[in-house]
Amino acid sequence: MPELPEVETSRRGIAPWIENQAVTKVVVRDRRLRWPVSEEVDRNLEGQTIDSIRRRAKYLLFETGTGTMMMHLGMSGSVRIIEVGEPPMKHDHVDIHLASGKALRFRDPRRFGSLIWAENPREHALIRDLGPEPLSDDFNGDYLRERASGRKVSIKQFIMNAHIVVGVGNIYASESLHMAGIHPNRPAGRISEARYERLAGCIRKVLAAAIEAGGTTLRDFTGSDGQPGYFAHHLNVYGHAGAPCPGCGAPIRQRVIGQRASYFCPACQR
DNA sequence: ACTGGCACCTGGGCGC
DNA sequence: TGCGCCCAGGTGCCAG
Repeated sequence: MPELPEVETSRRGIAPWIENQAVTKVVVRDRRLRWPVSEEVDRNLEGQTIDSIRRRAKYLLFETGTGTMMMHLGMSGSVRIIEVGEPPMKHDHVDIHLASGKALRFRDPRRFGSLIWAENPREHALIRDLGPEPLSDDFNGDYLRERASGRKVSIKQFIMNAHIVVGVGNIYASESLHMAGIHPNRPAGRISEARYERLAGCIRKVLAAAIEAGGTTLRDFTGSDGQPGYFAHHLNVYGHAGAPCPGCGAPIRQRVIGQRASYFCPACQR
């Protein structure tokens, strides 16, 4: 489920329920996530108040006075607010009980997600060297062109590299490149400044629109469950192999780039 | 420094 | 119904 827009939507959805709430108890049913959940996480979180929840890249940062819990949703993770006592389903690995009587429930069938405690997350090895946020001013055509200089990787793999720019997942990489008219297989080092300027704008636009769509569709996900595929509606190429390109009508093609399915229009993307 | 490939794990959908 | 196969929204790590 989680691309940057869903992580951001999750953050906005749960923030009102957990900000300024004391953590009364942490229940970890299964510590086997991408990395084993350290007992440091429950030990440090219990008794603390969650001052705020922020996002950096696809990490949700639960900030307390003594440190931060970093949460990554991996490929299949999700969070929701429940009433304490609601029986856990399979894959509901962690509950964080709040003074209000509600709890934050973390679910992750594939267990690629992670929960990590960090005193200073900005300096944590997993976050320290990440690229800029795509919706920040640090992210622009100049920056992309500079980082791409001399590089032979495909532009699709390049923009999906979190050390270049964070938050561009497999879906939005295809969508952004289509909007920008750039072929996903083009070497990153062989794209003009002007086209990078355009690409940066398209990434920004696609992600911002998706956040907005997520915001409306997932508004009630604290009650029930989030609905996967809610933004399928807005996709122009991803998953649409064979369908006509919304721009020019040529059939959308699918090809594997960097071991990931990629979708593009062979006519309008160069 | 870069690059490509593999690994982690579970479930859903498909064809037989 | 069951089984085997392929696919899935991420990303750290390894060898070359």
